[in-house]
Amino acid sequence: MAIALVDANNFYVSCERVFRPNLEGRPVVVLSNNDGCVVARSAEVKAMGVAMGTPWFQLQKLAKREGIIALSSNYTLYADMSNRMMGILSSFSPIQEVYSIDECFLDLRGFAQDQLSSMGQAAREKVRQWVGLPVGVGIAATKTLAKLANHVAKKMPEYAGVCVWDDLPAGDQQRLLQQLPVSEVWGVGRQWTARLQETGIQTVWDLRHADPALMRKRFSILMERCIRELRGEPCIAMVEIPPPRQEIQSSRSFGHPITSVDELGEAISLYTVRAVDTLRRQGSVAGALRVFIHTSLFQAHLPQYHATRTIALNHPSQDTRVFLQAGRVALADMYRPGFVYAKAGVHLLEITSVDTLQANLFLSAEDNARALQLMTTMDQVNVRFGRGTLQPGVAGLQDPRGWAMKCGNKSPAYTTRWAELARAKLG
DNA sequence: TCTGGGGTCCTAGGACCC
DNA sequence: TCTGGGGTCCTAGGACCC
Repeated sequence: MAIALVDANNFYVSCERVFRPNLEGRPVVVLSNNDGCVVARSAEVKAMGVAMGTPWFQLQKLAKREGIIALSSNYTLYADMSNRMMGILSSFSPIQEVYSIDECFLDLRGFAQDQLSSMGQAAREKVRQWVGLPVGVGIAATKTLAKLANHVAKKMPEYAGVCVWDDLPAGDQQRLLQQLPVSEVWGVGRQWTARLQETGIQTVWDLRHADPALMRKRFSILMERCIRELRGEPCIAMVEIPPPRQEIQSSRSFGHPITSVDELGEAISLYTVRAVDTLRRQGSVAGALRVFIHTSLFQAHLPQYHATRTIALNHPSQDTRVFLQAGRVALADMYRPGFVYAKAGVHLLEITSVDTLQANLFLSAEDNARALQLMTTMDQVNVRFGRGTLQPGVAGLQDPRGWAMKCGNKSPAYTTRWAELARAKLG
């Protein structure tokens, strides 16, 4: 039994560097929406001690002094690069789980132990040559150990990007586990780290030797699973085909704070359109819409207001108009004047497959058919001419909208838009 | 001045029922 | 006066992930 975890180094930064090789060797960060926080850091930036999630405005001085280059995030580009990388990696195993935009698990059962290391090297080189991305490979008996091995492969130069856990002598394994802080374990976050430390569990080694039953009582079944996985007992299965989403969200912080109900309504309508779009693309219907609006937590001197409303539909639907109406009801109910709003969003809940949808008793068959026809036509136009070409007018017609996000340093969609391909400067 | 977005899973606790 | 216990379902909140 062996599982590989392959993931890209500084994925977003590496994607940008593929098309702008002059960024190689220079300190680069990629920023979140609204150019708010740092979401990817090149090795040079990590070495300066810049933490993930640092607000960009706090880095101005350092950036100027050190010449840090900041780029707005370009998710279209990253998604396309990710697809290419995943396609290549899928050739190394019949069973692949794409776990996130920049990492996947490969099931390597059936391969001899002495082949694993060279397979890892081969995967690494192929991705590097074919899409230009640097990746690290960790191979072990469980997903949790593969994650740790991957960490070792990346952090310790002597492993050269590939670490096969079971090839290591027991003494080396023990030494590594005793060196690694427990916070490195997949599934152990900040809260758990603090609680573990209180009970004297500091390193991965300590956690591995904790009593699973007792730890389950103190934390939850997830902690027990964690410990067992660290001992080499697989508890987390491979998921080849991602199940349909149980919840679909769309939310954004505003580029500029807004106060009027009209602007909030536009924003909520746009998020609703996007979310229901995603819903239809996965062939689902949703039974409820949740809408939230809130002021900025970081503006403590201003009056704060957080509100959420959940609207249950009479029948599960995938008709954008139904959700837009529900959104209007929700907003009218919770909007309060006099606040400066910083963020809004919607969630689609109670999602089920469209196949399970029972005939709507309160709409005629013709009405149902017409609604479906309308949505299908809108989707087709948007696929052909680009997202947002055709959409309900309530989502705002100005472009860019006053409240839309800031993204001052976005790179072109090199790989997915002909018009922007021309601007790519190779070399 | 300026602090992201989209997910999943688990547990506790309340409501309700028998 | 004495005031059970177990099951299910739902939701909110908290933890985690990238």
